[in-house]
Amino acid sequence: MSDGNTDVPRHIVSEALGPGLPALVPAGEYEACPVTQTLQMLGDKWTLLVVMMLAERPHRYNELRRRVEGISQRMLTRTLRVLEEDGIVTRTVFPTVPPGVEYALSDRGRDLLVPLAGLADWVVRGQAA
Amino acid sequence: MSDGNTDVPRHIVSEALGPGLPALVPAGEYEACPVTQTLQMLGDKWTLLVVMMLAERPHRYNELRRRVEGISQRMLTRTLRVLEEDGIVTRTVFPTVPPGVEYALSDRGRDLLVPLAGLADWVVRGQAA
DNA sequence: CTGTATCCCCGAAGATACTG
DNA sequence: CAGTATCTTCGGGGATACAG
Repeated sequence: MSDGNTDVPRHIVSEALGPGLPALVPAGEYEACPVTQTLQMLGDKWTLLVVMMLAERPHRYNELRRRVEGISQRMLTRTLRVLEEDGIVTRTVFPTVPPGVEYALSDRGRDLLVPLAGLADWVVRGQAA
Repeated sequence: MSDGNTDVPRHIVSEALGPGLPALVPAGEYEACPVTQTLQMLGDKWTLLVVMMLAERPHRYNELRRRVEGISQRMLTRTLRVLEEDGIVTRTVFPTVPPGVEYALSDRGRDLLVPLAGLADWVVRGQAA
């Protein structure tokens, strides 16, 4: 980010694990950090639940809506859109009447399950202690 | 959570990876999910940055404050308190005049760096694509 | 130096009505 | 069925003053 001499985008985690954080971390560096952004998205009220449901099997829109008690249309749509933009879920429209839309985990979405399980392990180990 | 027949607390990730999510996920199950809570905390505006700074070396309170451009006292204190309550950082008071307080990563905090690096890897691989 | 207490603002999330 | 549009509400986060 502040270097500009690599083609791989830097972020707080890699800077800290690698060359070290700058003496003064500029405002905006952490907001632009893609890892923080990912954490934020996954920490959204509904995101993780939706991801894990799609990890089981693909779901239709209203199927998700019925299964997740209390979610509003607006929030389900928004959650799915963000996940789609991030390449974690795919959206497939079946041109039937009435139209059906199926949401499923992409390859990248399934890859996410691995580090997620690692984090979940850490959480569980902490609860035991 | 909904079982009650194990002593290890269930959460969305383990339910999905294991026996499967219920047909109707009750409102409150995801809010109580410790993995979501962890993701939420790590996704806070300043948390990850503070964690990675303490991963480099212990810091004094004002040292963190000066190094993180734009953070308010309120937010730095709040961030550190939450991390301390979660057992991720330790707080050591030196009874000097004026008093000095050192924040450092606990063993559990250092353990967190591993799954965090895994997630960061996933993020970076996604950016390359 | 290391905080706490208070007030304020703005954007995320919810409720509801409507549409292709 | 699968959304969008609009309004409202709520809490995270910032600014500032004060304290041990």
